[in-house]
Amino acid sequence: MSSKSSPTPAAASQANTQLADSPLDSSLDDLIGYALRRAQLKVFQQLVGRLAAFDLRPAQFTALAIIAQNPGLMQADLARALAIEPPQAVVLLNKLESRGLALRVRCKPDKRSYGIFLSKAGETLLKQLREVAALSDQEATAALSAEERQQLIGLLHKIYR
Amino acid sequence: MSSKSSPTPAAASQANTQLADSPLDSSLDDLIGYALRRAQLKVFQQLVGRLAAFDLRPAQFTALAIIAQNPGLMQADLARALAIEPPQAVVLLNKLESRGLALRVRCKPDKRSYGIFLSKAGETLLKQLREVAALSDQEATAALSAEERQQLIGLLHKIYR
DNA sequence: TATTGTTATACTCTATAACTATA
DNA sequence: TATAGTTATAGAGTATAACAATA
Repeated sequence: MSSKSSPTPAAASQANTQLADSPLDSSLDDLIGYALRRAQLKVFQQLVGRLAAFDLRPAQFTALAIIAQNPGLMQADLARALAIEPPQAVVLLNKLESRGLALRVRCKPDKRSYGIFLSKAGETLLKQLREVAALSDQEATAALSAEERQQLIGLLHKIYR
Repeated sequence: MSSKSSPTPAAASQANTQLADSPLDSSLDDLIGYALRRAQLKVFQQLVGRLAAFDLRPAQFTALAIIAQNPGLMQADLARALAIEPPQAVVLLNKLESRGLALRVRCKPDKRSYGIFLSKAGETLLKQLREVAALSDQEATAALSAEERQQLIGLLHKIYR
């Protein structure tokens, strides 16, 4: 860590990283995709850490919220809403159901499909999780003002909706 | 797809999805993390598709850009800049090197480490890739104006830097 | 024959531990 | 002993094909 007499770029980049954390990636600064990925990674990791206390993954939290908003929806609908494939929805739901947070109810008219619902425990937990997620958001975006957060959400929604 | 006489929420959500694409996830609308993830996914997939023509993944493109900006850097530096673990940097570099885009040069003072550089071919390809990435960005964020794109990048940089 | 959910499988991404060769 | 790079491995996440039950 003390190769002070070497004038090579390698040594220089090492020293800079140590001192000023000068970005090695500024040549990618004008790419939205790159900035999006880095920011998403940070916010996501923050949430993963918070949800770990509940032994939940972000996708499971999202699933709970979507089920709450669409009680009785089918697995195929859930998969589409989560942007995952049906087989993934199966294992995700299995976990939620085994933990007593959600349940599958056989459909009357079409016995192939289920209606998916939250249990009372699932609803209660979801309320907590919403607060946790909001707090996680705040922390991960502490550098932004309330106005800027609203601006950001508006811009992001324009992209994917 | 034609269960018209069923008044269950499941059927309703199905129909809505088909007709107005009304979001099943609007209860997550005020979470930055969620919006960030959905937007990132879309922009990322766009880029993945574009880079497929070059048989490259986004991380490989990013690596090329970082190497170009920091010629002679060490693998550990590259790994940190890419936010990946050193073992991942090995396989990534192996691929780039086997394709003649980058090269490892043994360090004079410390024979354990390498200096990493782009080949001439790597530099040439990188120029093309920058254009491809910029175009991919534009397409994926077609709903935004030029001003809004600049706004967005500024906000994202505030989050992760 | 088509569809819902499921199983099995494979491929990628990511993280960790252990090894080598140098220092 | 400590460090740079590497190997091996295991765990998620993701996608596809094939199957069972029902329509």
